[in-house]
Amino acid sequence: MEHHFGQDTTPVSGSFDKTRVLNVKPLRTLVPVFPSPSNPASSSTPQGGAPFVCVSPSGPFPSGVAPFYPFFISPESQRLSEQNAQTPTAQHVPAAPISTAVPINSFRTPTGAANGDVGSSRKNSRSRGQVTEEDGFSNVEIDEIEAEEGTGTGRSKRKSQKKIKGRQSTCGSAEVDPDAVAADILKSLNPMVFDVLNQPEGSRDSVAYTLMVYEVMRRKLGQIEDSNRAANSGAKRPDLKAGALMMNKGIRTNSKKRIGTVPGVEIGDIFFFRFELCLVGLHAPSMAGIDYIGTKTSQEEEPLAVSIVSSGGYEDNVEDGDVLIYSGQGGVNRDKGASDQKLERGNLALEKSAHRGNEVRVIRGLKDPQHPTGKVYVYDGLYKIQNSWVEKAKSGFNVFKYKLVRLPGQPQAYMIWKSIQQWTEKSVSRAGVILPDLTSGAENVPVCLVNDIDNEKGPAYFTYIPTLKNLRPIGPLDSSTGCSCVGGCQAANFNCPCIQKNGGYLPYSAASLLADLKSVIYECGPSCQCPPNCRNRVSQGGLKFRLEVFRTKNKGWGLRSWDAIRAGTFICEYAGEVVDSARVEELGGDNEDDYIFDSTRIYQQLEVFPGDTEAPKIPSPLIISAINEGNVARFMNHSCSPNVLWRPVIRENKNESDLHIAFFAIRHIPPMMELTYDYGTVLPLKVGQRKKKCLCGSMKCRGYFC
DNA sequence: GTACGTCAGCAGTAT
DNA sequence: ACTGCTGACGTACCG
Repeated sequence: MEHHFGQDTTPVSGSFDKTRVLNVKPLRTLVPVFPSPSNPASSSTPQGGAPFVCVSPSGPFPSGVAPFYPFFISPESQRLSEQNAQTPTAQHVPAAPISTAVPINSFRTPTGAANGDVGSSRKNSRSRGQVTEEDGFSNVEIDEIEAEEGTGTGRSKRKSQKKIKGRQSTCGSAEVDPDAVAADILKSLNPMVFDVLNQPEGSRDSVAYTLMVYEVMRRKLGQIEDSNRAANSGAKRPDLKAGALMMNKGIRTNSKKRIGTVPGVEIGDIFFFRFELCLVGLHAPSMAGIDYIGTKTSQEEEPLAVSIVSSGGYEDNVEDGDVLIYSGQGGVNRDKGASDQKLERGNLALEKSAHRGNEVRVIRGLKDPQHPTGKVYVYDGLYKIQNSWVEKAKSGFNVFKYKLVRLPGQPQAYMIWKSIQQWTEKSVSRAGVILPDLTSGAENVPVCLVNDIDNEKGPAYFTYIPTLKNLRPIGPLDSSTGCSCVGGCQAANFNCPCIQKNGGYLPYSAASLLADLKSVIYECGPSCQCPPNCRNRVSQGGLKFRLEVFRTKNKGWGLRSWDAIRAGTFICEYAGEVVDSARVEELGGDNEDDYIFDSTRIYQQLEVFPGDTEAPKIPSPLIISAINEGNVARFMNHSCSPNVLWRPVIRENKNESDLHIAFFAIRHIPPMMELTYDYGTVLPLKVGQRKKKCLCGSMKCRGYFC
């Protein structure tokens, strides 16, 4: 059997690389890496492997490689890929060039940062609390921060000195001021981030960086809140608090309001908090649904609407994917009760925009199927207001209504969500399905095989296995034998050996997101007494998302998800047979790189947070062959602008440890966007090995991989 | 576990 | 000074 699956044209795989390094830090900053296999043409699937070699951030780097690589690269590559791009219209904005990185430590709190205004005087910050560890973030040296605080934006607020005692924390207990937290995070940023943010025009990078910093800030504040809940202090709304801090520090982009496309934000991009929309310049109000340019800030004589958020707060009609019946604002008052809406503020702006015919950005808020408690905001592109009228709402009072029609030629966004919902309900069947479940039940969720591109019937034969085979335990890293956290490891349990191995805090947040870009993650394992649902066993629960293996246009088979995936979320591990290099040659023949994950490759990481310099310490080289047996990971293609990265995960197993490779989302990934990671590079090339042309399509494509 | 009710919150815009 | 299509929690239902 060997059929190869399609001939693919894909070479997706590695490229050559450069090494870069990254580091770690919070959440989203993950960056991956590389390896790769390459594979040329023949296989269809991407091959995959990615090995790692960790390079310390400071080098040495292989020749020709720049030490830093801006992390987030433009996702355009992905977005262009497949499905989404019906018509790439104006959404592509080239990422701004990134300037050379500057030494990290040189950074000081940005005073006047980019967009300006930052005043300092807001009332603010007073939350305090002890920090326990919880999710992530590398510990912050609180005392130190407090000492420095103040250098920041000149705020003068007093910081209290008292420390709250009580919970043990790896960081020590202390009162934490949000500003201090912000200052600490800012200090850890690569200065190049500020260069990017200082550009007057936003870019894919400025948007990405902004969101990453926000994520870090928000989680850190949430963590503090968690620990302080009992003490009745701490930020009650980490999302708002983090947003305010970002605004104050000027960590935002596209701060000037504009009509139409926002540089760096693409149709289909998803967000999980209103503040994210605000920070990237997509929609300024932190709550209101209508954003407009008033007469005072523009030369116009009349206000004009620039964007709206349809999120279920009013009686909108969202049945049609291209038409939106939007309700005006107002008429609702907690104290005064319902009333007629007035033609003022946003309503007036929408009315004027209807006449003017200007484009209005539309953000649709949906309930996120994967996170029932939360909402997802999907940027659905530009619309125009066709007409407006007044009607009686259920309350009996007058409400303004606006009919917005989506401009033609834009990539699908909201429609993708609607389609998935229909497939889920089975009201519409998924076209091109070859196999409803590629795993034959090996995973707890089915993974379908789809081809709506050509006639290929599927990838070459292989046996689906959900995890590693022939595991070779690595020697005892230390004397531990697992934890005894019968009820599951708790963030505040300083005595848990598993937590200790991770530097004193759980590597995952309460929402199971990778809290920090650690070079190695220590999870609980077979010899631990905690239950399977322990927070420190995230990569052991199998697939959580409805993934599908699909036919790409030019890269053979690829992998994507029906569900949106939040940055930092575990996606899958690299399953296969653990082998040695000799075995790889036997299996692989000419394409020994196909379907091979090789930790001895060089990968670099990029990052926005270059502060953590601990070099990855992989106890032993790991080579995984997914040629004959593997899981969905073998279908993940390479990209020089990846949205997924891998991290080594070590699971405690008696006196030994099992080493696995786990994949996490680098950023929020909309449904149906291809999942890709950087395959990395082999240096030097093996005899007979050639560089392969990379087809990732990224603006930052290195061109080849090997 | 789904559905409201409660409530603190923050950037803008307007006064 | 005031508004608003947040977001998280508490309480109430519920099959």
